[in-house]
Amino acid sequence: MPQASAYHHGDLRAACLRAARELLEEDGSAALSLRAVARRAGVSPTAPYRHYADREALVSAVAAEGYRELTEHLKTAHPAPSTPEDLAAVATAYVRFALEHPAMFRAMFAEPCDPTSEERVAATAAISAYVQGIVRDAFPGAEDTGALSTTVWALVHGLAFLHLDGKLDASTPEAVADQVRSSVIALFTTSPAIQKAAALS
Amino acid sequence: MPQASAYHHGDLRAACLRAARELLEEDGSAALSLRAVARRAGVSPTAPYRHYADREALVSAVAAEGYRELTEHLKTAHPAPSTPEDLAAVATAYVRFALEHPAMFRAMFAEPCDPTSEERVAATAAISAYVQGIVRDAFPGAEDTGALSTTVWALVHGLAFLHLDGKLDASTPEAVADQVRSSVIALFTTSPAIQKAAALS
DNA sequence: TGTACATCAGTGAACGCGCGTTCACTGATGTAC
DNA sequence: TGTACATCAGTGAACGCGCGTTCACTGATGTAC
Repeated sequence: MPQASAYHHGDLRAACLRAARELLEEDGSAALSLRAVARRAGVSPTAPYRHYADREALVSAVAAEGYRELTEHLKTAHPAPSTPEDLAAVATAYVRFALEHPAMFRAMFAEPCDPTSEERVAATAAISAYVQGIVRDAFPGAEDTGALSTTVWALVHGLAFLHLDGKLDASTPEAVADQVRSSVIALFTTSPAIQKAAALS
Repeated sequence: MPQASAYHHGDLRAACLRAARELLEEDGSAALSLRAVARRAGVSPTAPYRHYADREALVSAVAAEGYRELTEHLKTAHPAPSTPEDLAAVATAYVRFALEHPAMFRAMFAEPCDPTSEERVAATAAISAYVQGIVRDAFPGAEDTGALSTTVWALVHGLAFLHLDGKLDASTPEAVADQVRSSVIALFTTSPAIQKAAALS
């Protein structure tokens, strides 16, 4: 537990997190070095070792913070989604978060972090539970809420990464939002043409 | 065009690609260094510069090869998918490819590669067209095949990354296959409970 | 209240590492006469 | 057929870089008497 009192640096633990965040926002690359973080925090290269066992511990802490922020961002998009349209709004917020904070998003997912980090595990569990809660609220009658919310998460996560990696048109926020919305809606309202085709098969 | 005749090394261009592939298979990490590739190919650190302008060019070439292999892998899973079940089989093959070749998959997507690399652009266009072809064949009546195939791709891609990053249960191939199958099926056959809920809203 | 001491956050020099890239070079192959 | 030369694939030393991590240290703060 870091104490906020002014002692030497004050609260280097938090300062390191802040510095790391800033570097991620600026670089666009998910590569995060301990030395760069220390430099940015205005401290010697070895000072962070007082607060983080090694580089991976720092990255894990940053990623955990990212998860919390993402959850916050989603909740802001729609506090209590209850229709497919509401869900689409939350989904769009997810993808927007990825596009607005690409390096952070990559650090959260692509970086090989310590999988046993409690903070990290708790953070991803929270986001998973959050998605599940939405799906349950939006579709109280659905049988297998677990599988369905995984489907939703995967769809949105895939859209995020494909946009991020330049595989889909991410030229304007509108183009992105349209694609996300129509994908999510497709998940819940099967088009007549598809139903016809499915019936024939 | 590399010529296969035996000249000095013979065909260092291809040998570099092979070495890079081997390193990706062994490491599990997507980090690929020119020096390591040269070492593996049994050649001096600077020899690859005869065939690749820089590191990025090599990585792009490797990624392009990965795309071709992925497409091949999908075609093998089902030559002419025409039902949701067929499509699910192809989707499962996609995710399996990611899990069996994690480093390659990451290099293909997460690595910041030269976006103007012709080889790369052509390769991703091919895979995109392939998915679109499947969706069109499976659902000839669907109006917006483009948007729908993007949805399919994103769903499958998201499942691949979430499994890869340990966010979903990937303990057994069966668990993965079940999740993929039920997600894809959900895309095309909305459950009664959800329809009821949607009707109420 | 004042002093001696323990604690511990941050320092700075140093280590060994692998990296991408440059440069002038060597030496095997192909080719023109 | 034989020789001189052009081509060009691969060499090896060297560059400067930033990295993670170690270690013995310094010096500010808190605390016990």
